[in-house]
Amino acid sequence: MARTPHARFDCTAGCTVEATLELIGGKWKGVILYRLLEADVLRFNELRRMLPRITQRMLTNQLRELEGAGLVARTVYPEVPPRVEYRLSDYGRTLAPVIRALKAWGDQHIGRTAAGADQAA
Amino acid sequence: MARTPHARFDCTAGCTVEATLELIGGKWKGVILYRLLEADVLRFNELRRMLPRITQRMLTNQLRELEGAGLVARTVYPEVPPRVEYRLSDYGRTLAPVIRALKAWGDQHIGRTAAGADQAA
DNA sequence: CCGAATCCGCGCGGATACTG
DNA sequence: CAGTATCCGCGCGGATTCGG
Repeated sequence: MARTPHARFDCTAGCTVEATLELIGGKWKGVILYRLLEADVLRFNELRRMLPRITQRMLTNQLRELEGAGLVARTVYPEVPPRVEYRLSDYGRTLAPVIRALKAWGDQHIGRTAAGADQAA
Repeated sequence: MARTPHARFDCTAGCTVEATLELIGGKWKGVILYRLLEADVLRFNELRRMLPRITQRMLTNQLRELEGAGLVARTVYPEVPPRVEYRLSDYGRTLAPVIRALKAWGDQHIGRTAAGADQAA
């Protein structure tokens, strides 16, 4: 339910740029989407370890929003200990070109820092 | 554009996605960049009229940040009344693929909204 | 016409503690 | 392991006023 997961935009030309940014512009959403795009499926703590700076609260929060937007699918396995897997939905996968564009630009223009963070695009 | 005016990121893989988002993820930066990309050159109030919801303060602010990042060039004409033009720098133009990817996705998946932004993949 | 300065509410997001 | 709950600082960003 909760159709129209996205904020309702009174879109004039170019506003969809903003609308898209609103979806993936959360503080951690970009990386999360990127990681899920690369890894296909990840557990909560796997994701957490990949984002050393993120807090549990934020990870949950961002994942919930992505889920609410229909971009991420959450699968709970009724086991002990609990096991929850996250992956991109089909809808989420349509973002691939966007994420890759973001990544490509960043690698080229910002990524020159540190010790070259994996250029394996 | 040899310099890297951006914050130094301790980038691990995929972090450049976040870094890029940090540059264009400001509340209005996406639209501003898009508009400048389309129009080539725009005066302050032209830009303002295109973004009916934006406040003067925010427009100035976002433009200053974009300028500080080296993405936007600001030209002041010493006239009366004042005249200031904004355009993308060469560096800013390299963002074109990113902006277009954002726009394309938004048009395809959000632009049709009104009632149903459903994934319907 | 193009800003700078000020005031201020609000919510993002961090830290910490608790739970099934 | 995978969350939820609570507290709270801080800065984003809106509204308004003043200036060159």
